[in-house]
Parts: sequence; structure tokens; C-alpha cells
Amino acid sequence: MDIQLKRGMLDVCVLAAIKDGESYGYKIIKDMSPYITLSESTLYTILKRLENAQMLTVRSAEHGGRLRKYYQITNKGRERIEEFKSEWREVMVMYQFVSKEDSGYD
Amino acid sequence: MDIQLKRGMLDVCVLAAIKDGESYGYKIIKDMSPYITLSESTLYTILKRLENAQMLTVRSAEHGGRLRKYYQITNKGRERIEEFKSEWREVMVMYQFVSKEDSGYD
DNA sequence: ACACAATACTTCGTGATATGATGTATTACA
DNA sequence: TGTAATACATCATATCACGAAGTATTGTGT
Repeated sequence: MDIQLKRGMLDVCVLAAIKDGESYGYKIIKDMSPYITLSESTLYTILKRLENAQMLTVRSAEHGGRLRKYYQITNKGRERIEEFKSEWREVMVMYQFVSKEDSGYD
Repeated sequence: MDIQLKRGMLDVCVLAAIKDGESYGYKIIKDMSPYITLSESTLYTILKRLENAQMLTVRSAEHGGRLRKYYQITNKGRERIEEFKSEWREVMVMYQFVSKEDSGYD
């Protein structure tokens, strides 16, 4: 899939992946993999960005000797998801502009 | 609208704007403006990119003392539109991933 | 005659960001 | 003993939308 087309959607997808309960990096990738492919470097970049934007909070916890970072969505994060849904209408306008056939009229 | 969300769509929108007949920069912006807003700098960047990718051809012609560049879509450009439509399915998968409500199960 | 809007295209710098490559470290398993 | 899986981090790179600024002409209002 075209990288550019994913832009602006991945952030929100990651938020959606944790909206029903906290999760951690590796699990997020696994959970999303049937629907969306993203590399580890991409995910951790996004998580950091969302943390800076206060759309999620992080807590570190040990699990089986390994350190894990658990991510939890904030209200701001949920608002971002709603905002995205609103913007989606404009995206559909663009899609329809592309996919509409020539009517023959003008 | 979020800039990032437009990415990967604008190129195809411009191709769509000329798919029913050749046009020129200024007119393309006017034609698209009810649906999609894009600045001149963005458009001419895109036109140059599409030309390099051989998705459109250009001819210069004088019109009312002013120089105009007329852009015409190529087969490769039309193929790009079709390719985009295919990729759209994956975009919708991402959108549904974001917009789906928690089922309560799992 | 003068100012200003509209038409038409160009170039430059900037910020955002998805990704591959690479690295570190532990656990599980064959 | 080695390899895969788990888990997170950093860096450099390429792509790209946009504002700002510039050039030049035509049309219009006063």
C-alpha cells in the first residue's frame, strides 16, 4: 500500500488500538497486523508522538524479567479519534471526486 | 483539514481533474476548489511530479498574450487512478478499524 | 493615468512523518 | 548452543504539502 495514503491515519489507528484498554508496543503491532501493517520503528515513533501530544499516558512495568511500557489513551486521545471521524467526510469528498465517472454533461 | 490526511490523494485528484480533457494550472485549482482546496505552490509541485512520472504530458501555448501550460493525462495516469481505487479498499479497512465500536466481546 | 484584482506560472525553505537499518537485551525452545 | 520470539530505541533518509515571495500580463474601476 502506498505509504503516503497511510499518513494521517496511522496515529489514529494506534489510538484506536488502545481505546478499549491499555496495551504495549509489541502487542499493538500484533493486534493491528490483520488490518494494518506497520513496522516497529514506525510504531514507537508514533507512540512517542502521541505521548508528547498528551493523547496517551505511559507506565513502565516489569513483565517476565522484561520491561514493558503500557500505553493508555487519554480524553484528548479520544477527542482526536472523534475529530478524525469528522474529517473523514472531507476525505470521502476527495475520493468521490476521483472515482466519479464523466457524466457527459457539464 | 489535516495536511497529512490529504497525502497520497492530491496527486490522484489532480489526475482526476484532467481526465475528461486537457486543462491548465489555474483552471485546475478553480475546478477543484468546491471540493478540494490546494495552493498554487502545491499544485505546480504536483504537476511537475506527475510529469516526471509520465502520468501526464504538457504543451505550452499562448493565450491572450500569456503563456499557458496545458496538461493532458496519459494512459499511465489513468492506470494510477485505477490503482488508487484498488488501494482504497485498504484505506477503508483502516477507517473501519478506527471507527468500529467496542463489541464488548473478546 | 493609476491602483488593484485577477490570471498564470515559478522557486525556495520548512515541517511533518513513515520506514529501513541497526542496536540492545531477555526469554523460550529445539 | 544457537535461533526465534519478545520488547524497546535511535538514526538517517525520502517524500511531500504548504506559505512566502517573486515575475509578468490583462482587465477593471475611478
